[in-house]
Amino acid sequence: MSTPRLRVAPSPTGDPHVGTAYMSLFNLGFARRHGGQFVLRIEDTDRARFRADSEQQIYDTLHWLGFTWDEGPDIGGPFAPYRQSERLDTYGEYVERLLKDGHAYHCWCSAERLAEMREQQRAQQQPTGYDRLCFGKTAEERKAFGGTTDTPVVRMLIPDDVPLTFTDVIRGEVSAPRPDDQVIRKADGFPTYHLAVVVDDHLMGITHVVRGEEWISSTPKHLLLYRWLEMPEPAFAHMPLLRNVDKSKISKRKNPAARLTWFVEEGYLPEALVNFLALLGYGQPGESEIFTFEQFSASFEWVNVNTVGPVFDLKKLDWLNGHYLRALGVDELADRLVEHAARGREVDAEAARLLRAGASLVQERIETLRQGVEMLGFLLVSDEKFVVDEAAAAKQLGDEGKRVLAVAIPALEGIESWATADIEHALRTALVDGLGLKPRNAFGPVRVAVTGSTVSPPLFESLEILGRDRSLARMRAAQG
RNA sequence: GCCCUCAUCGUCUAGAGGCCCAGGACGCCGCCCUUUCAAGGCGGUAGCACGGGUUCGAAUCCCGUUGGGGGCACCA
Repeated sequence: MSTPRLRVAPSPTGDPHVGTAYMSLFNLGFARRHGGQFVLRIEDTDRARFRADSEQQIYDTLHWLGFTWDEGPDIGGPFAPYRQSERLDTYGEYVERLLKDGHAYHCWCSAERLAEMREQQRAQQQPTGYDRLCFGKTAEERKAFGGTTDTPVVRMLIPDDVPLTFTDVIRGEVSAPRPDDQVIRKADGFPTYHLAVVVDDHLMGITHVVRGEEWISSTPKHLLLYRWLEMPEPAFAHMPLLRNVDKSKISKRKNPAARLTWFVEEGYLPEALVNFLALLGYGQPGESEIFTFEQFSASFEWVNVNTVGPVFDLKKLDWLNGHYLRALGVDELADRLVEHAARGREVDAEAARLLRAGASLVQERIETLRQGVEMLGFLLVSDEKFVVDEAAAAKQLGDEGKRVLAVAIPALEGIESWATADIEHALRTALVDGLGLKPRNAFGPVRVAVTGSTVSPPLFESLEILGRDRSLARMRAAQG
């Protein structure tokens, strides 16, 4: 095999989609395995849905995942430009050629007429598709029939012998539905996806077209264009579609995880997401379900990709993320916690110090960085704003709890060095030995008074980090 | 409605005719450990959609049914 060239071609129409990451992973996995190139192309031919800030978000999220591309709009390359809106002249040539060769024709039908036509077809339970009213007519001739607009689009003239089957490197022989006369140039002069993708993939030397299963039914249109334009066909790989829990195609409406930025916001680690995505629709490269991109890439084969669309199960991602979090060195975890806490808000030096000090305490208790920051929230909250959770107070700070605190406070006031071991010794001596309490009953009130919750990181370490003054102040306040 | 496509535990998957009265992981349940919560250890629950073939033998091959999904835009 000559060196493969693959691409991912997202549209800048909003928050980057998790599907883009999924496609990138498999494209990249294959490209890297065979020493090929990975190209990023921006498919911005839809002016109506275009969002100016989206392109940068695509770069940011893909970089966050650790993905790099060899050519793209941001870094250039031998086949620039890599933004379709900058390639309009290129597409124009091909449209003219198709028109001249009789493979395409102008169509003046208005949106209203097309909608009416489809409605009728459905009412008659006929397959929907363009009825070729404009074919073979001049603008004048066509206008006599009504339902027209001034600026025509260009449609492909689908012949009877349109090839409907092709070989997919994942699925084998696949057949697809017969297409109707597809629009290839819109009234605004922009090409549609079908024309642009074929022209660009060819011009950019793409050898493997990897895309979602939803494109299977469009492939015959593309095959026809390759034939008409005398371009060699690339290999096709139609990936299974990621699903919502109800099995429908993953969508931002039904699934927060459809937005790539959501994972950053929630505090997932990119290495966990990559691992998880690779597991979906593929399986594991070796003995373990835990593996790196390199391990994935090293043994990657298209035939190992499943044809069934996997449900995007956040529970498993949570577990994986927890695993990766635990595998981090404490300093690394501390860095990431601070970084996450700093997203969108100010984290001063003292808060960062406290977070770093608490990192090891939460490491095996959290599944996301967000949870880590939340669990250490009792350290970060100012003493004025600190409040004890109501349910926790009701449970642990009743008369019995206050009695415990009344003994605990002086015991802690008396210790010389405010260190974990001394704190534990003082509390055990006073409460467990002194009052004869079971540990859970002895430390519960202290925990709630100091952390505000019945669930917290280990108590004695937490007290040490919080500091003598703040800890005792909270205990006194809870005692009332 | 039409066309295409898919079908192993709740979820992700292993399984390419005998190694499978189906293995692993997550989840869930129980026990142990334990200052809460976790983590960790041990154990458990649960599946080849259905019906016909083919074959000495089928989760694995064929056909049908059912069910799911995708497409049928001047969106990608």
